This record gives sequence, structure tokens and C-alpha cells, in this order.
Amino acid sequence: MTEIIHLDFPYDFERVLDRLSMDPLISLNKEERYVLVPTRNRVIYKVLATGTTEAPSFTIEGPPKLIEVQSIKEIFHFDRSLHPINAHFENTNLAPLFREHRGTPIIREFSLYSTIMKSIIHQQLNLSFAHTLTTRFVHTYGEQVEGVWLYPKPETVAQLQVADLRELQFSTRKAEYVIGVSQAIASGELNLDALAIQDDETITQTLVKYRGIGPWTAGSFLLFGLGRPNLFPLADIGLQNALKTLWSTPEKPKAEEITAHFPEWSPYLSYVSLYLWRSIE
DNA sequence: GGCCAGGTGATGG
DNA sequence: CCATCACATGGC
Repeated sequence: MTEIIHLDFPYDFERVLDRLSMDPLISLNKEERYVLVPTRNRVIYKVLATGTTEAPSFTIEGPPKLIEVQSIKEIFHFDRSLHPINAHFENTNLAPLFREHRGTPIIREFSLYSTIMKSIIHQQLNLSFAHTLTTRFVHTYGEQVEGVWLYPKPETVAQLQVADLRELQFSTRKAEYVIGVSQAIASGELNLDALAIQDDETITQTLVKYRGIGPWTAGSFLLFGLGRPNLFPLADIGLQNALKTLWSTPEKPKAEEITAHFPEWSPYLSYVSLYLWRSIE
């Protein structure tokens, strides 16, 4: 089945591909402008760009399953217009930032579980080494379907020993976090799908009870796992650095100096976060 | 060699 | 409740 999609808002797929290509585990082709996306049922969909930024169109190829196709649309932000967001920032101090990143959507992670694993692995590590660890993790304990790598199942990781992940050069702490959270998910104690319908605050409170999940990781889950629109992870060092550069201040801004702008930026804080991260890449 | 990285938990006041 | 510190390891 091939579904054809036309969007009535600007959408810059080249930038999406550039961003996705930083993740070595994602199968894509820049020249041919497509991404292969695995869904929860271990089926692969091909998302192919056929239009331009100003006249975006796409095809989604894969089995004709309504729920799966809908989840693909959510992952790629096809289901929400960027017009209201662009309009919202036109008369703010961030207008140049939003013009620079026009047509940049929030792309979600391909699964809720992988969002958390990836976040824990990325904690406090440079991107290069984080990618090395994530790749080893997936290649060792995940599986391949039609050439696309899938993250391991929680059930698989739940049965690992700390030593197993130490071999991949995880720190002891990181290994404990990854296995512990996987055990909670595998046992059914933590149900990410059920959690997904709660509000931001409830989700955060639930997640931070688990060792290895702090405010930053909970924020990542909301922003990149669920695509929630109004998140700004204050503790994130990258965002602080981006604002320091944008505002040309000698020091990184303090939390209060950032939150002072929240009324003006809400309810689209996530887009501010996203474009700030892009601005320092 | 030292500082840093898209942090977190434990500890002490 | 907050400030501070150990943790762990590659990249630069």
C-alpha cells in the first residue's frame, strides 16, 4: 500500500534527513530522500519525500494498517501544522531563530522504549561515544528486519547482567539503569503506552521514580518520545550554551533568566528547545 | 593531561 | 529543600 500525503505548511525534509543521519542506527537515503521506519509490530515502512519545502508531499509505503500509518504520521509531524508556531514567534525576540529553522518539525523517536534507553545511554557522554555505545547495544541485543536495526526488547535487556553491558563499555551505573528500567517495563510495572495518555507532570513524576531517569530524561521522553509541544529542559547544558551564544552573554543564563521568557514562548517551548539545539550543531 | 559531555543519585546541612 | 560530589569514559 502507498499512501500519498500533501502538507499545507512548510516542511524541510532535507534538514530532517540531515538530523536523522546523525543517528547511525537509522536507515535512510539522502539522495533518494527516504527513511525506513520500523513500527512496534516489527514492520518496516518507507517514508519518501516527493515535494519541496514549500510544497511538501510524501509517500508512505507499507502494509495497509491504519494504526501503524497514523503512528508514522505522528513520528514525522505530518499531523500537526507548523503555521501556528511560526506565526506565534513572528513578533518575539526569537523571530530570527524561527525563520532560520523554518519547516523544521519535531521528529519523534521510533519507539517509546528506545527513547528511554537512548536517553540513559546519552547521559553525560559526548555524542560520538554515545553513538558508539548505542550501536553496540543494538547490534548485540537487538535484531534486524529487512536490513533495519530494531532496539532490543525490554524482555531481552531485563535478563542481562551488569557485566554483559560492561563488556560493551557501559559504566556500571549506566548498565544498572538500563537493566533496571527494562525490568520494570518487562514486568509490566511500568507501562509506557498507558503512561503516554497522562499529562506532562504526571508522566514526569512517574518516570523519575526509576533509577537513571531524572528530569532531563523525563523531558526527553515527553519531547522526543511523545512529541509534546511545550517542553524546555532547563537543566540541559546544550540549551544553556545555545542561549549564551544567541544572547551574546559572557555566562550561561541562569534558570530564572530563561523562565522569564516562558510566557512569551509558550505553548511552544519544545520548538524553542529544538531550534536552539540545532543552532549549536 | 585536563576539561567536558544534550545527568543522576547519594549525601550532608 | 538546595548545594555539592562521585561516578565513568571517550573525545578533543
